[in-house]
Amino acid sequence: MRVTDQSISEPDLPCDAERFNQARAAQSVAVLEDYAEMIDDLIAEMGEARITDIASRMGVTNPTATKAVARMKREGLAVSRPYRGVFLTPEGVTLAARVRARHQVVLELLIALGVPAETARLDAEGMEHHVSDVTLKAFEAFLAAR
Amino acid sequence: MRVTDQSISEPDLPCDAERFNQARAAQSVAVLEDYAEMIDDLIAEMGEARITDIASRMGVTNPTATKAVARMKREGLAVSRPYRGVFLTPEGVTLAARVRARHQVVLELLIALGVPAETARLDAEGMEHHVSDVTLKAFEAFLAAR
DNA sequence: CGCAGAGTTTAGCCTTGGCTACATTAGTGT
DNA sequence: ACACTAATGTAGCCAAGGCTAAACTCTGCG
Repeated sequence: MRVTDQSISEPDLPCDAERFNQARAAQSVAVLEDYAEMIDDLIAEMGEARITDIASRMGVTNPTATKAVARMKREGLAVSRPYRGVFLTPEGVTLAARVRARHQVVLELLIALGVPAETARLDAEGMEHHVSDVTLKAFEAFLAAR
Repeated sequence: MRVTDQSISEPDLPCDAERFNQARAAQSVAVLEDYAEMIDDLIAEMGEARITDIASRMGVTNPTATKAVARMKREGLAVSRPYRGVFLTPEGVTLAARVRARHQVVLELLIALGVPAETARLDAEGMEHHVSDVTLKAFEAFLAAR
C-alpha cells in the first residue's frame, strides 16, 4: 500500500459521498417532477395532455416523451390508454402541485436576490430539484420577512 | 387534428423547451465539474489523486470513477498514465477553481438565508451546477451587502 | 365509406453513469 | 527475489434519456 489508509478506512459514510448520493437521487426524480408539472399544466390549459404537446414543451422528440410517460406510469404517477391523452394519478397531481409551489418559491427567491427575471427563469429549472423541504422553508421565510 | 394548433406552430423556441434544454446541458457537465473539484482537492490534500480515493469520496465504485476520468481525459480536463494518479490539465485546474468558488458562494448563501449548515451542504451540491454567472454575481452581491 | 395525414407507438441505436466480476500491475515485506 | 495484496484496469451488464426511422391508429373530410 502507498501512503494512504484514509480512503479505505471509512466504514459507513465518507462524508462527501453522502451529498453526491443525495444529489444523484434528486436528479433521478427530476425528470418525473418536470413531466408531472408539465402534464398538469397542459391539462389545465387544454383539457388534456397529448404526447406531442408534452414533447414540444419539454424540448424533446415524441418517442422521448413517450418513454418518459411510460416511466411515469410504471412509477404510478400517470395513466394513459394507447393513442389517448395522458392523465395524472392522485399521486401525480400531488407531486405536480408540490413541484409547482417549489418552483415558484425558487423563482421568486432568485428575483428577490436581484437576478434578472429571464435568467431566474432559466436557473430555477434545474436548481429547484435540489431544494429540500428544509431549504424551501428557509426561502419562504426569507421572502416573507423581506 | 384535434382542438390544438398551439403545439406545432412554434418554429424556433417554444419558450419552455429552452429552459429544459439549458438544465439538461448543465446536468451533462455537472459530473465533470464535481470530479474536477474532487481531483483538485485530493491533489491538494495528498499530493496526488488516486482512483480509489476519487471513487471513495464520490461514493461510487472504482470502475465508475475510472470511466469518469476517461471522459475527463477525452474532454481535455485531466491526464493520467496507467496505474498512476490522475492530474488536471490547466483547463481542469481552471474549472476546479471556478466550481469551488461557486460552490462556496452557494453554500454561504444558503446559510445566510437560514438553512442549517448540514442541509446547506447537501443541497448546495446539485444546485450549484445550475447557477449561472449572472445568478452567481447576484448571490455575491447579496452576501456582500448583508 | 374510405383514405390521407396527423398523432402515437415501436424498434433500434448512442451516450452516460451506475454496477459486479475478473484480469492485470505494482509495491512491500520477508 | 519473489510472493502477496492492494490498486488499477477491463469486460460486460443495466437503466435512463436522448435520437431517427418506420409502423401503426385514429379521425375528419370528401
